[in-house]
Parts: sequence; C-alpha cells; structure tokens
Amino acid sequence: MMPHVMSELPKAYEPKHVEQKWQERWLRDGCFHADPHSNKPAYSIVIPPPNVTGVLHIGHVLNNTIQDILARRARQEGKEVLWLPGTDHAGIATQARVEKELAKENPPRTRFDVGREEFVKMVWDWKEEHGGIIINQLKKLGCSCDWERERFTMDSSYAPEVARAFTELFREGLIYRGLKMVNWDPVLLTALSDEEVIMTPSKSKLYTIRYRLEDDPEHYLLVATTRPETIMADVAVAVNPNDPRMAKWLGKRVMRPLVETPIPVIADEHVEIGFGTGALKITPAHDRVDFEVGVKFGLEIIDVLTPDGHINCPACPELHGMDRFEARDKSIELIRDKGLLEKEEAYENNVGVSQRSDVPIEPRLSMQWFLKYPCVHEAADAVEKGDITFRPAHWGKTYAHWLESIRDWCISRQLWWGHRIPVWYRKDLAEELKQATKLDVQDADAGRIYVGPEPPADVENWVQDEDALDTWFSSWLWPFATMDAECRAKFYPTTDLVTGPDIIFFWVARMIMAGYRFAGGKPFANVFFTSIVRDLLGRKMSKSLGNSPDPLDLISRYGADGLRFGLMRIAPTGTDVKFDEKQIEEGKNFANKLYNAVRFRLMQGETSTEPAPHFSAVHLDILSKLRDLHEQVTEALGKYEFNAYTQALYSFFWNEYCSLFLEAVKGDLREGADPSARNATLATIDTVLRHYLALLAPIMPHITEELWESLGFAARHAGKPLMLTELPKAESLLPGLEEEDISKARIIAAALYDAANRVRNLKAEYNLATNKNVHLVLRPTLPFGDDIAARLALLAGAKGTAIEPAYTAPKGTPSTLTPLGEIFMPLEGLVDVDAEKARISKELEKISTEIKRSQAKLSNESFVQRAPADVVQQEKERLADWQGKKEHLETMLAALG
RNA sequence: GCGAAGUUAGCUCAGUGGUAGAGCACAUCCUUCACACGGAUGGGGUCAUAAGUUCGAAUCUUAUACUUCGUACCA
Repeated sequence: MMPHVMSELPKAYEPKHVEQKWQERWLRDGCFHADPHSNKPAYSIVIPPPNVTGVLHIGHVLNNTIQDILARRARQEGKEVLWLPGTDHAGIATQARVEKELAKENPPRTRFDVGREEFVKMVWDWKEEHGGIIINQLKKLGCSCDWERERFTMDSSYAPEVARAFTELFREGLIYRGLKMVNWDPVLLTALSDEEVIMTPSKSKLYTIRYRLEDDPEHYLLVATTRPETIMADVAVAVNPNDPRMAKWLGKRVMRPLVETPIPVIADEHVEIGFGTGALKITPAHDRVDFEVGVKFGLEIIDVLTPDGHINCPACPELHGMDRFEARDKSIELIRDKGLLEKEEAYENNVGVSQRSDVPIEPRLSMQWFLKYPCVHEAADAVEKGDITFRPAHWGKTYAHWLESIRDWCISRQLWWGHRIPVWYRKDLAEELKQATKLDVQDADAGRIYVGPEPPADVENWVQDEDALDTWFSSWLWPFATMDAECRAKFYPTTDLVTGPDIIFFWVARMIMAGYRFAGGKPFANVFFTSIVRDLLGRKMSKSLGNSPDPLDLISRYGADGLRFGLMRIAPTGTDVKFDEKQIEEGKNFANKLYNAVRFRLMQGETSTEPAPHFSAVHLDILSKLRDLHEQVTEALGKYEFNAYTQALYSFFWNEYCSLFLEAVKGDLREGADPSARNATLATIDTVLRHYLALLAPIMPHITEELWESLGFAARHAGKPLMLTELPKAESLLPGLEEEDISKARIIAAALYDAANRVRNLKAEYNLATNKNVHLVLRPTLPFGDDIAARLALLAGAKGTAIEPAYTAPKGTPSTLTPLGEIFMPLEGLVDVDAEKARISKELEKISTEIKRSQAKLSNESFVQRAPADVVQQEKERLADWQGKKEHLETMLAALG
C-alpha cells in the first residue's frame, strides 16, 4: 500500500461498510462452518435460542458477544468450533402474536373462528415471514454461528425428538395425566408451570367476615379473607386444633354468608394460630392449600369461576357472570348489607401473576399432563461435584435448592402452536377417558390410550389429545436434538453454555436432566451466567418502560465492534450491569483510535513480518509488555473475565502503545533519522500490530480483520482471514534475550516515561502552553542509550535535551528530580523567583507528610519485626526516595535565597 | 421468613492483607504533519456504618443499614 494512498483514507473510522463487507466475506468463505470430520479438538456452544418472535435486545448482545468471543478465540487456538444457532417456537408468545393479527381484522376473528389446522398454518406462515428477524440481527452483530446449521424447535428433525422424549418418559412411568390444582391463566386460558408464575407483592384488602352459628345466629365466628368473591364455594371453616380460643367452635356448624348453607368447623394444623382471626375459610376449588384440606376431609369441591375468570354461581344472581375483581367489591357490598362485615383493612400479600399475560393466575382444578423429573440426582451431583462448572459458582446454590424442592412439571398447555401431545384416545372410550382422573402407562398397556412418536396405525379409531406441550419441554433437548449423529459424536457434550441466570430453572436445570436421561451425559462442561443488564436507575430493561436501547440503533451509531467492546468493558462477572450509553461511545472511540494508529503506520510504507530488531530500551519495553498482554488475555479468558480481557486490551493499546511508545519513537520515522532506528521502529510496530490485532479480534472482529488486510498481513498468510489465522505465539517475541536485559530495558523506559511526565508537569506548573518549545538540560544519574535524551524531548514537548553531567543552573531555574537524573528547564529571562519558591514550598509540604507517615511506620517496632522483610525493605526505600527529593528541593529553595 | 449478590470519585465500574484505580463527567491549556471519536495538566474518595482479627484492613470475621434478585402453603 502506498503512503500517498493511505493518507487519503478518512481520518475517522467508518464501521458501516467495513462490518458489512466482512460479514459477507466470512459467510462466502464458510469461515463459520464446523466440520464434524475434522481431527482438530472440538469446541462447541449451542446458542440459547431466542424466541422466534423476538427482536434483539441488549441482553442478547451481551450474551452473544460473549459466545462469539469464546468461539472466535477457540478457532484461533486451533480448535474445530461449532456455534450452533437457532430459534425457539415460543408457544404462547408466537400464538398470541398471530391471534393479535386476527383480532385486528375486520371483522375481528379468533383462532376458534379459523380452526386449529388453518390457524397453525397461519402461524407457520408468520414464522416464515418474520421469524428470521432476530437471526439477521445476530448476523449484524458479527456472530460467528454456523448458520448452515440453524435450527428451530419445531423443525422436522427436531419434533420427533420431542415426541420420542415424551414417549420414553411416559413408558417409564414419569409422565401421567391427572386432575390436579394448577396455575391457570384466565386470559390465555391455559395451565402454566410453577416457574411461569411470578409472585408479586400487591396491595389488597383483608376482610373480616362474620360466619353465624347455625343454631344461634346471635353468635358468629370471625373469618379473615382476601378473596370474598369465592365465598360461595366455601365448604368448611378450619381452625387449629391447638388453639384454645377456637375449641368451643369445633364440631359446630356455621352459616356461609353468601348462598347461605351450614358448613362444618373442622380442625387442621394448616391454620396458623396467631394469624388473622385464627379461623380459615376452606374453598377447595380456588386455593391450593384448601384443596389439600378438602381432599383430606372429603369435602365437596364447588367451582364458582369460569375459565376466563368470571363468577359462575346461578345461586347468587347478583354476582353470576361478573368479572372476578368486580365481584370482589360486589360480594363485600352484599355481605355488608347483611351486617356480616366485621372490618376491612389494607393489606399487602403475594399474588401469583402470569409471566406471559401479566394477570393474576387462578389456582384451578384441571386435567393436565405432568412429568416427574428424570435424573434429578445425576443433575444435582453434576454441579455439586464439579462435573459441570457454574460461573459465578454461587448459582450452584440456587440450582441445588430448586432441585431439592422440585415438584412435578405441568407440561400440557391449552394452545395450538407447539408440539402436540403424542397421545391418542380410543374413540369408543373417549368419554370415559375424558373423565379419568389419572391416566398413565397402565392405560397404554391396556390399549385404552396410545402414546408414541408416530400416530397409531389405525388412526381413524383414535382421537389425539388436544393440548400442546410447554415450550420448555422442547427446549430442554436443545443441546443434542439440534445435532445429527455425526455432529453429536464430534461436538457433544458442548463446551460452554452462556445464558442469563433468570432461566436457570426453566432451561439450564432441565437441560442437564435431559442430557443425562437422553444423551448419555452432561450437555455442557461450563455454564457462564451473564449479568442482567439494567438501566441507569437499576430497573430491568422492558418494553413497557421504554428504557431498552435498540441494539440496531446502537450498531448504526457506534458500530457492532464498538457496541461489543463497550458492553464487555462494563460487564462484570457476578452482578448486574447498569447500561450507560457513554460506555458504548467508548467502544467506538477505541475503534477510531485503533484505526488511526494503523493509518499512521500505513503512512510509513509497507509492513513486514520480520522479527523486530531491538534498537532501544523503548522497543524492548513495548515488546515485553506485549508478551505480558498475551498472558493477561489468556488468563482473563480462561477465567471468563471478559471485562478484565477488554480492559487489558484497552489499556495496553491506548496507554502503553499509543501514548508512550508511539510518541517516543515518532522521531525515528522523520526524515533524516537514523535508518537503523527507523527499521527497528517500523519492525517493532509491525510486530506489535500483528500480535495485537489477533488478540483483539475475538471482541472486535470486523475492524481487526479490515486492518489485518490493509497492513498486508493477510497476504502473508495466503490470503487467509485473521479469524482463521492461528494466534501468534508470545514466545516468538523477544527471542534469544536474557530476562535481565529485558528488565533493564523496562527500567530505562519507565524512567524515561516518568521523566517526561515530570517535565510536562513542570511546564504546566509554569503555565507554559503544551506547544511551547522549551529546552531541557539533564544531569544524568542512570546509564542509558544515546537515543533516550531525544525521546525525552519529544515526549515532553521540548526542542531538545542537553546532557550535561556538570551543569550548574542559573538561580531560579525550574527543575525536577527524575529517575533519569535531574532535569532543568531554563527559561530565558522569565524566571519568577517567587513563583518558583512557592511551587517548591508546596511540593515540600506534600513530601513532608509522606515522610512523616513513612517514618511512623518504620519506627513502629512491631511493624519492623512482624512484617515480611521485603515489605519493610520497600518501605525503607520509599522513605529514602522521599528524603532525597526533600533534600533536593531544599537545596533549590536555599539557592533562591 | 429463609437464601444469594451488592454498597469504592458526580456517573459506570476495576481493585481479596502492604502508598486508593480506570473511563466518562468537570476545570485549565493545546487545532503540533495517526487520531478533537484527539493530546496535556489538574481538582475530586473516612472505600455504607460499627465492632473485631492483624504490625498493618477497601480487602478477612461478626453485626447493622440500604439496594437488587431468588425462594416460601400465610387466609
């Protein structure tokens, strides 16, 4: 590349075209493709499949950037990498999406108007048309997934796995149909699992109601409730048998306040003595605990609610047909009118809310399919014993706790979109089977029902179950159901799983169980739980709050690389992260810095990949720091510390390379410079860039690829893209050098940079403009190379540095003590003795406090005796250093008179 | 109720026993031929509070307060 061409490059980096170009090229060249026949060691990740209805949000960016870093780094390390992408059919969300479209039609329609078959077809059509959105967004982020292997949880290759899993678990007796209390969503009209119900503290009222004694209406029992609208379904009042105040009521009967009927007072330990009035109304149809009590006492179950949450109680015409919340107020009105309301008070309790529809769920007695979880012990052991590693480790506790108190999973949903339950009922027994309170493998053996991945041969004599399976019943198979036999042989179990801790039960725990049950072992070796991204007020990102930044918008303004880098830089390993767009801007600024540093190199002519000859301490210094960077990067990634990884890359490049090294060597590149200095500097730059771009590539894949090519490095690797080029070895830096020489060089370089800082500082103290060219005189105390004085002048913004071991400064000349030696800054005719006196006095003051502190420490007997020798030694040196400075300043002050 | 994580500069966060850090923001200066998406300098912190362990604590222990999350059958 010719210099004059490069200098025509724009001054600011424009990510848009570069990123698009490389995304296309990577795809064109099949760079993301995983080869199951490769003899390289395998590295694999399956993507947590986003909902097919989803659009990319900032959580996805965090999650997938991490996966991409891991995958890209693994490729550089010579692994055969599979990152398997795909989407989840997301039963409820997707069905709701299409139902919404139907409702918008004129006239509006429901799925029942359309019919099951037609409706499912409509959802498929919708999926084909809109389902690719999030996949395309992931591509824009630069994700290096093997897109040829994109999977969908309802693919023709995936669905049979789901049915097979169901069938096997059924045959094993782990799946059964039963009439049980479930969480019922009155809006979506389906059962939900316990995990889909969010317990939400909410403000409600606690009503205390009088239940009159059957034989003696003047006396009444007080009962507290938050749900008076279900009072017509009361079948008993329970008190604690150990409650002395309640003993007299036992065996009596009281009148139910609405739809008046006598009901018994029974004794049950469930009732807490100190709470409320000590008496609990028992409504078995509408409360989980009450249901258990009802079963225990053989009580009647009276259901007074319709599936959609309206009162169904013709015996109470005032409430019949009313919405459950309106009925709550109305029922209290009726009770008050009867003089049966003792009091009402404000109250806060936990209400179960549907995760999907956001309305309070109803406990409801319902016929559903349930799963007793398989391989619970194996799953618990795997994490407990470290066969699967959780990071951060503390999530293991949450996981173990859930497994300990695990309850059967309600897996049937009253939906149409999803995997239909692979169960068929004999037509001639249909009515009988419908009523059966329990169906299991015995009924299949008896030929009453049929369960299998394929429909029964004489399907016309059977009728299939209407329900679909919970979406998670398909996603829990994801790590292996997405792979064919060949792929499984190479890539299962997967290496890493990267996901949010919010789906530890929904997904992670269930996948582990499924792995042991169906795939012969754990599904992954490591789980990395990301932080949850919040807004600056600490709130969760949500559509309704409108606080969720659009990643596509961020990409268009900061570049995908900038977004990735900025986000990683603030993503801590264990806690939540507050999203601040300023941080993303940092990522963009960094990309620009990198681009310009490379542009600067390109202006100097062609690059080479020859090893760098070492000309000066500054060259050795930067190469040695680069070697450290290799180590830091490897260590940080090994510990999944992505912010440490990013921070190390950032500070090496910006501070060490650009601010110090490049500024120190610029003189070598100017006209008339020593040719060997020029060669050494260019070769060092090329070496640094070659290694650095490779280290940075996993997190900023596009810009590094572009610069790698511009610098001509790709051409030297047979045109291979950086992403497929093996990582340069740290050991190739500084070959054949003694560590002692390297550390000497680092000491000199550090002294140089420190001295430059002190001079700049001195200039600022004298209010000299940065661009004011002063002269420096150095009285050296450290042996260093010939080039150092010139570099000092360059770094400090001086015209030159004269080395004069016997220099005597004119009175009042500003000076500073540096590790290189004493540096004077003669100012022609501008010496302000008073100002200099003041400056020195101020500095002396600071130093005195440091000396005092240090002396106090060293005169402490127990410190000197008990602290390790090196710490004491260090403290002594520190004190000596301060004292030297003090003497120097005092001499100067004295000289000023 | 129980459990977990957190509390460090105005903001977002690093920092696990030995002189408190980064970036942003702020103030002053600089458009010097890679970069103003930049450079230089500077101000700014009783490391939530209290007690303890230690020669020495942001760091280890314990308690307290607050924040967030998970979990529990409280009408």
